[in-house]
Amino acid sequence: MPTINDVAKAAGVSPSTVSYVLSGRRPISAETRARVQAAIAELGFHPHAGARALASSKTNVIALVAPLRVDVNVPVIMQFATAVVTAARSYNHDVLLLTKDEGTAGLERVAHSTMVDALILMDLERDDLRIPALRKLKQPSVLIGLPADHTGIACVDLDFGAAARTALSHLAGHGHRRIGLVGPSPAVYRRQTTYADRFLAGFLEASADLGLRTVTHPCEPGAEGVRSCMADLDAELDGLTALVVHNEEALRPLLDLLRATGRRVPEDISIVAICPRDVAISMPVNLTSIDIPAHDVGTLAVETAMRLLEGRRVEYTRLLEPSLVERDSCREISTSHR
Amino acid sequence: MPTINDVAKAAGVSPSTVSYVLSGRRPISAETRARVQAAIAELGFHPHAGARALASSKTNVIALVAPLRVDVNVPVIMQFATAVVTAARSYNHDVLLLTKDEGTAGLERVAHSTMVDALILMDLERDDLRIPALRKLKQPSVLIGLPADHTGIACVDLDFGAAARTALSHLAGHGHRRIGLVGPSPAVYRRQTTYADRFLAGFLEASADLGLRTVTHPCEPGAEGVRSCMADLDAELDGLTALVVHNEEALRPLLDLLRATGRRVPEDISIVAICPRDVAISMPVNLTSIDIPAHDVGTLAVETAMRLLEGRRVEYTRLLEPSLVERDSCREISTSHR
DNA sequence: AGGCTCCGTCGAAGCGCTTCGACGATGGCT
DNA sequence: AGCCATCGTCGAAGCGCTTCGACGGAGCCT
Repeated sequence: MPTINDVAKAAGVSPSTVSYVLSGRRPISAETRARVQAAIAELGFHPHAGARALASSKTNVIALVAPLRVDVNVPVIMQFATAVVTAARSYNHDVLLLTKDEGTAGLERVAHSTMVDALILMDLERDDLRIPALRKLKQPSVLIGLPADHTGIACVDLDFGAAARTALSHLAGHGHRRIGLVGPSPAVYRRQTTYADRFLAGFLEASADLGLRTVTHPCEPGAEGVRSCMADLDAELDGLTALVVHNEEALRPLLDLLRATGRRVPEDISIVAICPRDVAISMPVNLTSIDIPAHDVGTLAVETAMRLLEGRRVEYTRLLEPSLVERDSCREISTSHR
Repeated sequence: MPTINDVAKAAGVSPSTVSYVLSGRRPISAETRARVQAAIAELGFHPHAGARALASSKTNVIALVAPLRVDVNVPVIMQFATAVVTAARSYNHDVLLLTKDEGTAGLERVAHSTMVDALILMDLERDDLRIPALRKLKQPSVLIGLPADHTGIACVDLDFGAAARTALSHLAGHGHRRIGLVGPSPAVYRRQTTYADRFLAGFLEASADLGLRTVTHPCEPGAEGVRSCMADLDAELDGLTALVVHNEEALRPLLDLLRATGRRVPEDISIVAICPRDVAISMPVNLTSIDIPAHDVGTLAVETAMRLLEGRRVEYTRLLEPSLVERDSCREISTSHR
């Protein structure tokens, strides 16, 4: 492996000049620059990352802390990860992948040993123990999610409260007055993953504002979970004409159940789902849905991190506006139901 | 951030002694060691990764090159990734995540700049362009998959040929003689991802050996793809009593289709699936399946990489034996069909 | 008792890069 | 004509660690 010294000799300049050609931090004449670049190309020189990190205290690596349990939401997590890696590369950074289950120790390890310049975390819980640890690090961090006390830490996410409101307004606009929420599984609420709470709060608020009759229920995974969730919803409020579904896993069994029980979508019952686009269009009925913009969120997280690294100001809480896409699962309510 | 010098002063020893305590490369007396460790703990010392890499030319990082397209097989990819990260951590390594679409350039970048000690790649194609590039690197690499010319590069994967044979033997053992293969999507064959070919070859071979009547067909994604695949299979061989399904996406729509057309599983038609365990048991019928042991494969890939780094000998091609788990989708063929 | 061999520790030399201060050479002022 | 900036380049220091050779002391042998 050639070093910067080899390049310098080949180009007949000093190593520092090569460095300045590479970094552009000082003006270098066009001829010299050309000569240096030729030498770099010819020798196939790549600066040694460790040496660089040591001398400059910059690694050009960011950490991504992902929940690598394999249960739920895998595609969404993957979308986040893809977006983060792609965006990071566009800023000439690489991504070190950590698992959530290393907890606080993992963060501290990579931060203290100066392996990364910044951290991006996903799947934050309401009172996430990692937050205080993050505050102590010299590297900045960006959260995908919105834990309770996030002062001083940048957060990026979909505005789940607004998403709930958007869903309900859409249904209300189509004349629906009795609406059920099929929520995430109880496990999600238990973990206090923040999007669930925020969605529920927005739902209840909008329901009141719009004067709707609504009922909400978490939904266990699997066909049985869906059956009992629907039973509960029906029991607590009869004449449901629409459902908001904030639970990707439940979608397919729910549609199966509705079909089996003779409730047609959207003729008898309308549905708005909160899920990634590709999930919405892979169902037997193309679902009117509010997208979970994993790509945008991931990209924005990286952009925010980069801004932070440049010492620029950032908005510390960025909640992306939800956007509802109409497909085939919502219909103006038939007058008989009004 | 304290440095090794700070620790040395605090413990009243030289920096090299601290280093030897850390690495264990030379004997250090118990008392000295204790004093040094106390100092390390007290100061919260973490060695600087870059400095370490520079001095020792070891990074303790491995690259994982994953296909981050979000279409197919996401859960399996995630399982591989999880296993790799977890295993790497158990060897005190971290994982740098690269996307496949950076191609050769990405590999060369991280290798030449000495960011990683070894590379693990997944989703290899038959004549993968990255193979020759890998051969030129000074770092060793391990492939998850089995491209055509892999001489000198370690490969790890499920033995898909054996998996096909196992599936057919199982069905033959239950009296089935007319069997269809629902293959991966044509896109997978087109990409020449190697597992598809290997499975197909094993299938045809075993079919001949066992004297079976079989027919095979790729299967486009979605309900329509499944419908036309089944139509083709039925047209080319009537009296099918069993299916081997090597296409996770197709499973659900296939089961829907069979139900809709009045073919009961397993009463009228038996099914063996090749898919991860959790997919097999999340279907309306619990499927008899051959697991894709993503966890084992990922772990083995890391172990192999570590062996290579230690300069130990490894088996250059490790194909894991398939194991079939009986569940509810296979049945002894009824005599009327014999 | 003298010579060896270990053992435990130290000092110093790098690893390959960035960055700061310095310096000669230009060129634009007054 | 003389002075001061500015430009382009160089040299050297230093980032924090590992590792090699060296060295005093202890224990063993003969």
